[in-house]
Amino acid sequence: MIKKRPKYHQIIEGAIEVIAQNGFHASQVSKIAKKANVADGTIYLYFKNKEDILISVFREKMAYFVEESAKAIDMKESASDKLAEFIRLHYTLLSESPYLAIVTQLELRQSKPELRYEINNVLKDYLNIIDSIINQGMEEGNIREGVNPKLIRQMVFGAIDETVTTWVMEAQRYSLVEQAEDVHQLLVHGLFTN
Amino acid sequence: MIKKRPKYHQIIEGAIEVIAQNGFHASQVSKIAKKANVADGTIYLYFKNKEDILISVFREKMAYFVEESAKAIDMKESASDKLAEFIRLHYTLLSESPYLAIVTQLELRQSKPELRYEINNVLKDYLNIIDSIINQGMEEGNIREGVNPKLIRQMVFGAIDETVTTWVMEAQRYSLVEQAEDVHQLLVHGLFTN
Amino acid sequence: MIKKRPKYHQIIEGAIEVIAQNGFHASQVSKIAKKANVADGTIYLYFKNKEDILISVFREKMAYFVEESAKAIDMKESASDKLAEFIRLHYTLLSESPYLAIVTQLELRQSKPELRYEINNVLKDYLNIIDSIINQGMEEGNIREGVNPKLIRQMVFGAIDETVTTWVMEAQRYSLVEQAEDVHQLLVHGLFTN
Amino acid sequence: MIKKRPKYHQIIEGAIEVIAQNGFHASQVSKIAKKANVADGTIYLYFKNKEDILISVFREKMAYFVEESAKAIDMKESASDKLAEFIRLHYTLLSESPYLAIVTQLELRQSKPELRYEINNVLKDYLNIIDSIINQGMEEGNIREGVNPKLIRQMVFGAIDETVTTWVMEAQRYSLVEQAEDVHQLLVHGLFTN
DNA sequence: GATGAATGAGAATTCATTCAT
DNA sequence: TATGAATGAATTCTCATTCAT
Repeated sequence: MIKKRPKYHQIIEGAIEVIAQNGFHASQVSKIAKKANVADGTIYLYFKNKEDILISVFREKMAYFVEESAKAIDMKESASDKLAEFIRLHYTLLSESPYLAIVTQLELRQSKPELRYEINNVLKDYLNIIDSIINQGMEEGNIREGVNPKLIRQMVFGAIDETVTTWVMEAQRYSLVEQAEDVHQLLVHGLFTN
Repeated sequence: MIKKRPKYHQIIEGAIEVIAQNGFHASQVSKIAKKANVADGTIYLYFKNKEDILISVFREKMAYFVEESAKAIDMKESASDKLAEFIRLHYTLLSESPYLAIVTQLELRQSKPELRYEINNVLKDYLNIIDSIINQGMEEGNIREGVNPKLIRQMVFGAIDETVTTWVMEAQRYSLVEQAEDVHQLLVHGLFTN
Repeated sequence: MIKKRPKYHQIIEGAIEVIAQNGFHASQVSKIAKKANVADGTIYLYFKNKEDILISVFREKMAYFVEESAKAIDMKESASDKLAEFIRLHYTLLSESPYLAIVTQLELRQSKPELRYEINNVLKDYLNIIDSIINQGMEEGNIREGVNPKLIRQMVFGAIDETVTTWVMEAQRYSLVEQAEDVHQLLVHGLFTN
Repeated sequence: MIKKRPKYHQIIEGAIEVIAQNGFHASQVSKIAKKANVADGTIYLYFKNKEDILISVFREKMAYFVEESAKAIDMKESASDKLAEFIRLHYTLLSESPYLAIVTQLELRQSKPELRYEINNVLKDYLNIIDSIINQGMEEGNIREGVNPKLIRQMVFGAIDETVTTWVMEAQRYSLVEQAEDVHQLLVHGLFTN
């Protein structure tokens, strides 16, 4: 399967590395092409434009995240356990791909409206997983009632996102995965003890 | 006081509006100058370059946030009450300045390393306030023990930041302030009831 | 041979004409590009920057001067004859390229230190030819003894340069080549008869 | 006399130093004003524009050159002695004002046509002195007949100019005045001995 | 499919000059 | 006279994208 459209994947992987190291704006298409060992023009046989590369990186990797997450939480019973597993897996996958982490946490936060729209679109499947966990928790009667589930999802996503961003901004100098349990506890039981 | 350096403040306010409406990259300096009713060159009497405008907006407004927040939480006793007030005030101030909200949540998330460094620098005073609340909570014995306080701060900041960003991305179509109490509850007591 | 890198030569020739007519500072890159029938950006595929065009014009033409001069003086025996031939050829070549004369005598006399350094570098081969004639004259015992050969070279170059500059500043309204013999005589035997 | 219009002379002297050290294009009016201890706007009370400063420097100093030269050659009898004295004085005065030398030999060689016209105008009195020496030499029957006196003048000026320029470009590292006698000999008797 | 030479739109910034004080 | 804050015109160069081969 990786044999198919080999240049496509060469470009994706080249882009991740180049963008992580230089930032999106300083990552000229020709630089990406060189890293991917293709000609500049070849990029445009596989991608609509430069932003499409960025989005495609995100889409490609997000699909993998979603797939893995779905598999992983399927093996857990309770909503709380699923959430714990979800966080742990997210941290694990990003820890294994430091360049990807930089791209998703920093470079993808571009402001161009169309790009933001696309990103949110790609993010949907991922957020759906969080939603499904929350739904299960509500059905099981474990999750606080009377609160907008979307707000809860924002709490979960905000926690994961901010902890990963901090870790990236601090040059990934500590273990993200080791934080997973604490983050889960804080989310589930709150910051305060009484 | 607003009499002092009037052009400086004209430019700051002009920039917020123009950048919120067009995005940073599409906000030509000449566009900002025109909105601020000054000549293009005048911008460079007060700002080092275009990015310096963005940083200065953030610095200027953040200082106000910090000042107001400090005052507000001073009037509350417990750590929990202070946190509630802090969240409420953050939401209130941003609700009153929709353009500013767009700038801080979307446009400021640029990737240029130097800019990120500056932003973090400006953010410090703000994060210190969160830290002080957490410290008080720990001294009062209310906050969960054995967890890195920095991690707790990330949970708080992540929650606030993500909820505001979502609100901005959904065109500020609902009331942010009305969410304050729920966010506070979810943070303090957790998502789960048992 | 002119087939090779045709755009490079198009730009060189276009630049000579545009710069001669407008002066270097008033010769916008886009003007040169238009005259050369290439896109603005194409200039930067062949030249580092605008100044590099100027230097390249000089380097390109100077190489031709050196080549022709070397050939021409090779056909003469005595140092004096070689000097006469050298002066005559210099005048002839510049007379045939009035635009080039303007560029070398006026536009190239820029003040930016880096440019001056480059110009001197390019000039070296040309000055070497003068030096070789002077050396031969010394070996033949014809040239005044006890004088620094470098000073003699400055006399020769100064005479040629000043006569050409005057001719350019007077709009090339008289024949430069017709002066060659007189200049040679004055240099060789001096201004005075006794 | 120097008491009169003190700011005018402050600016002239400030300009010479700033321009010699930075080059004309890198010598912002504000930089000259600062060195001269006047406000930017004050410059325009004494000079029409930035180029007018450059021309005024040249005019001011050239007038002094002409005055001194006239006095000096008046004390010599023969044309040859006068020429020797003229060269010696030129070298001496420039050696005493290294900044001025840089300005006249390098910075003044700007290409803007109007500027060139002005420079030539200022130069006239100076060239007249050379012409008067040549005329005397012709009347005395010492100077080669049948040669255009203007061409002779170009030889003299070219020799002086080129030797000074070389000395400036070599950072004034050797004694210019010591060359005076040799230059005079070479001019008068020619480079060749027979 | 693959190439890479050529294109050309687009904007930040400088700095000589002005003029209200 | 003297000031210096404000003005705004003016241009190089980059780089995403195209298309003839």
